[in-house]
Amino acid sequence: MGRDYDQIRKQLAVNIRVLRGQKGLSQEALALSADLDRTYISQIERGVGNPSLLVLCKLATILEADVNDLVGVPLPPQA
Amino acid sequence: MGRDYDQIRKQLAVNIRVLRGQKGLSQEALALSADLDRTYISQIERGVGNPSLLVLCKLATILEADVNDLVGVPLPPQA
DNA sequence: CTGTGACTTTTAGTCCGTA
DNA sequence: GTACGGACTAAAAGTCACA
Repeated sequence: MGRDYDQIRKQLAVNIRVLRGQKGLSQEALALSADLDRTYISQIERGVGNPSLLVLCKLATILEADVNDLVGVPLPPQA
Repeated sequence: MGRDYDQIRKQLAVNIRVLRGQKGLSQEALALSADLDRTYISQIERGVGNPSLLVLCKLATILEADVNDLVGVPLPPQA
């Protein structure tokens, strides 16, 4: 049962990093905006931990993405 | 920033309840399958709490839905 | 600017029973 | 079969020092 989870978590890490890059934000800047700690962003982007729905929502808001975009297989090159 | 979260959490509650009903599962049965506690399912369906990504994945698996379907505004009538 | 380990505080998630 | 509360344990949230 952990395979889905592992895959999703890994995808989440990638998506956040990409979206953040597209916004031209540093981990620090993202952390500040999302009211999270710099190192916590680092952890998530490394696929460490198991973020809660609340954290996902915070990040989604700042990254101007939907929670789906964070968890899913989004990020098509350029529509 | 809490509005998105509140909305999503509420939607999550509804979606799980509906999907569970469609599967003909009781909260107990769902909890058992997902390896979660009976009362925790109850909490989630009442919009209480802040489930982790792992829990979302577990539930999605049992309900044969995608995590997106749980968090989003899914449940289209019949594709 | 980011990765990482160690750490403390808060909360998720469990287990009990009651209605 | 479900809502709800209290007490408890595991884990996430959040911080710091250092590479």
